[in-house]
Amino acid sequence: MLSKKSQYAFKALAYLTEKYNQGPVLISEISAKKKVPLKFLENILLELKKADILDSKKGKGGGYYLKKDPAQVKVAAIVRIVNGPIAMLPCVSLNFYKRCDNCDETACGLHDIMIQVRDATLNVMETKTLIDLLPMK
Amino acid sequence: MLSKKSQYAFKALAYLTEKYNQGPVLISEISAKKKVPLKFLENILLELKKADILDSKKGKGGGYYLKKDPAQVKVAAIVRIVNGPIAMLPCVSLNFYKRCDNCDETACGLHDIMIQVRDATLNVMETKTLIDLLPMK
DNA sequence: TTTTAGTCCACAGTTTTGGTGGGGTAATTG
DNA sequence: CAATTACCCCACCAAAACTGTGGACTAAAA
Repeated sequence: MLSKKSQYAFKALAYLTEKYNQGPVLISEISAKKKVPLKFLENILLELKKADILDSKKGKGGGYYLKKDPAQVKVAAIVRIVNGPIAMLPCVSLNFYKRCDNCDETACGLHDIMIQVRDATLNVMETKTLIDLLPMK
Repeated sequence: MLSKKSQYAFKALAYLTEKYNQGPVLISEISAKKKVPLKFLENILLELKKADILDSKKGKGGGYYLKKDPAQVKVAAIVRIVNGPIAMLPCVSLNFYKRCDNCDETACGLHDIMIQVRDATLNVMETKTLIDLLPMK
């Protein structure tokens, strides 16, 4: 399951996508409109900035804004930043690989199944972008 | 990610699938062969029994065994029992549905994306069975 | 130089995860 | 029937992850 943090991140990103190219948006505005705890949101946005998804401006007229065209930002990238690995086992993760203890990958049926699950999941998450967070008109 | 408990469960089920129709298998044997902590395994097997996946026999010659043909037991069912929901959001879960707070499902893009992820995942997990846990010969 | 608004760090409460200990109960065997 | 075997059940525990909060600091603008 996606953590609350991840859900908050997506809410915030949806809002910033709506406001794309309209200048910086206050954390407090996002917090109020999307009903996300202010201080928690602060941490999340900072993390997204460090991951190069957002940029920010300080002082009056400041706030957060998308660094790139939302149509170019994949859902998979966001999940990896705020939620961690997409794969269901460390030994089938592309970006967070760790071999498993006491498990020969070449002779592990679960391994193969979870590779298929990962690929099916990525097939969706790599084609969806921030644009898809907005409701259809 | 799958919990350690889930990984242990699959290891045990793989072993019991190998031994299908060969009578009950001791917890201690599964624990030793698959290197799963004995007492922890005990809890897991009991849970799988209550979920109607396994059956058991007490006393000498006792142990655990698969209640049904392993080719009929879907991976999705096991994941739901030992790991919980397969969906990444409560509001898109088929078996553990809960509506989300402050989120109109009919106007939530993330909702739609996660339905697609769920379906892609289930497409694999509902077609794979315990048989697929065994390595190819 | 005051105000505004993001940055950074530490901490704290709660829940989940991973695991252990010990006694109880049912089935088998002699 | 009594001893042995092996699952059943409950309680508890430590560590980690999750969900936040508080407060001081810094950069930018007016």
